Amino acid sequence: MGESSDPTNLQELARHLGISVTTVSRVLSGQARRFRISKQTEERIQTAAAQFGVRPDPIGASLRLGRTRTIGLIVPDVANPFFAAFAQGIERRFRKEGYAVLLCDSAEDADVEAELLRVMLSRKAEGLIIAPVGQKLGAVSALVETTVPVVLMDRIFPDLPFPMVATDNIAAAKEAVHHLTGRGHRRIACLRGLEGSFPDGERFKGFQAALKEAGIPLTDCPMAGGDYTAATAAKATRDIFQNAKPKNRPTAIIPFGGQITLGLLESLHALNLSVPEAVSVVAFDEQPWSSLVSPPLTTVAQPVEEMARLAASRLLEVLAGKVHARENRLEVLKAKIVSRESVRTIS
Amino acid sequence: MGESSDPTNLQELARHLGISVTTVSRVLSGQARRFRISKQTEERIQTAAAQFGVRPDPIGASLRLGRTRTIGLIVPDVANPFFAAFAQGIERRFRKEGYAVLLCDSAEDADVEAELLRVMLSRKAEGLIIAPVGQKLGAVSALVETTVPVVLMDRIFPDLPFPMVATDNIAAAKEAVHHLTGRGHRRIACLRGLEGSFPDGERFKGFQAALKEAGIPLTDCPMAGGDYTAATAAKATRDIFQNAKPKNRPTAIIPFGGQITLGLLESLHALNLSVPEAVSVVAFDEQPWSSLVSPPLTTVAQPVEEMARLAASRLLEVLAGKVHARENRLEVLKAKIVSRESVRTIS
DNA sequence: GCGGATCGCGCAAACGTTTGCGCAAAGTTG
DNA sequence: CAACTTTGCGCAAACGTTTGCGCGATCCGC
Repeated sequence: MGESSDPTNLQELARHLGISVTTVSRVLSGQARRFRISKQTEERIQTAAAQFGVRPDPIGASLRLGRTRTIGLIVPDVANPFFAAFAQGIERRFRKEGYAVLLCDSAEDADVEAELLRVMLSRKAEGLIIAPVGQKLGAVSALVETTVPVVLMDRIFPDLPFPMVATDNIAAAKEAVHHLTGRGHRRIACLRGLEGSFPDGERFKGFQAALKEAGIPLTDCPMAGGDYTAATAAKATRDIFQNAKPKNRPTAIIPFGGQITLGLLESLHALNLSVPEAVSVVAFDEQPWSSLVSPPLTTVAQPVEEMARLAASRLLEVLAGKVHARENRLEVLKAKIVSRESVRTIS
Repeated sequence: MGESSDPTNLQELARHLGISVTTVSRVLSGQARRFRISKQTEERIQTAAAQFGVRPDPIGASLRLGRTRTIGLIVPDVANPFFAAFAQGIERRFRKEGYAVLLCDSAEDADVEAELLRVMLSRKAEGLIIAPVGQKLGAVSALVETTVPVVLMDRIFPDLPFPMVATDNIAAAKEAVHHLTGRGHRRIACLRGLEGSFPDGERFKGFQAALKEAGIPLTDCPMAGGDYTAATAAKATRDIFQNAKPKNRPTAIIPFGGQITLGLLESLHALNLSVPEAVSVVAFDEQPWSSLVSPPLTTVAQPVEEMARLAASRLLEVLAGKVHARENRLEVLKAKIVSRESVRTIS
């Protein structure tokens, strides 16, 4: 009756076997060889541990080691398929490496984001992968003064000393415009994303540059919007098409995001403007439904899976001590146009 | 030079102030009144803590208290908008309560799920919200022998002693069928979900029952599928429509899930069958794009936000000790049909 | 001015792990 | 067989928090 129920942790297991916790710990952490534990003892411990399902308690280990084997993932909107897919990729990769992922949704709110960062830090996340809220560099820049490894994605701030992964948004927007000008369009509108956010800024730069190259005056190309929501986009669409005289109306439009595209299509439908007859569309962000709306949408597809892989790899490299955590290192990926039926050729 | 840099934890803060850790701990955990700490002392500690940004280290607290203020969320596919929206709701609610959420994606794989559960348990998650892989009750049933609070959602197992929240899938499917029979349809196909999973079984029951009530022989109503993927659904769609002679062809079809709907529409498009002229559709699961495909889809909308709220509430109740963790308590929510343009009336 | 209640706070143990140091037994060398 | 090395393992401290118990000081009633 001395010992009652099954051992649940290293201490009890040790007592159960009449061995010290020290030895048990060493064996279970795979250090048996290094500390010259005998084959027999190792065996005995391993089998007993397996039998009772005993693993070292991560909390005790964390306290001692200062390592939590946890990373934080902060995105502005998990319900957005782009970020959902990204999250899926991140989680998958880090689980393989023995890490758990704390998921947080900043809901595009800078204050929430700031609080989230505090929480992650106090919970001692070993690394952070962040798609920041965007705009004015806010809470993230405060991270510079900490030592926690950080990787930024999508809504990056190019000057911060972090590894970052993003799409080449300038090139992507240029391609979108070229796709349209190549098919005879001269009046091309755009539906912008969150003002001040990196992707929006870059896409707009590319948009303007491509128009200039094509010799199209910017004044012929209305732009509206201001964030990544469907509601704003719907309103912006009405602003663009409702007031313009038919002959001044853009013949094509480029929405700068998935939700924006949703709002655009909704308004277009309400205004009885058909795609691509009345207006052509090249939409940013490939979505599960892109090929199913009618007409199927021509999109600018960001390589989400690769972004996830890359972001994960960068963070893992830092965690492994291979590279310094505060290196300004921007990784740029190419988007590609997937051509469907939402663009008509103007003769 | 005795003290060097800023205090970072309760101990250092205590030393800094010349007060015991005990008192600091009590003040910072809001227990000042209960332990009769003087106003002044409390004030002093609070301001110093605020100044240096000192919070109790959750790891130390976890070790001592056995509470991690962390819950685990396991879904079969975060990239699925239904689960993404659910995850968002869960995270939002639990963050408010001071909990963090460990997100896991079982990828519809029972082995992954089992490992995930082990991980969650060893990490001492205080509660688990699970949308199980489905089919044969697998790893989840093993949880019965633990004491960790568990809430099941969507893919539930009605006999397990857990709180569960799900849609009334039988009624939902019946309504879908009625919607069609009411508009003259007599040959109604269905595209089934994961074999053996609760939602699929219930929806199928409802499907059959409604047909029976309407006096329609089951033999007139083809069914195919076997999981929740678009690929399987696409193939099943071809099986149904390609082989059938036109007059035997179903005039309507009910896909049992979001991805399934994707596959269906894809195949229908490939087969040159237009909706709703050639075939009417009532699709399970409202999606962001449901109103944008053309024609806009009539869907069976599950109340995701409410499911998230409810699941969170149930878990929080258990965590608060208000209700027992092993109570078989199935909460059933009504789905509702949102009627759009994918159903035509047959005269 | 004395016994008892109340006030304000600290001591020390406990949670479960990892690890630097050390120590006895066994093996090796000369 | 003495001195020295290797083998195999344990002691105890440390990580940062919370909490039962206790202790001196102040206050109250009489």
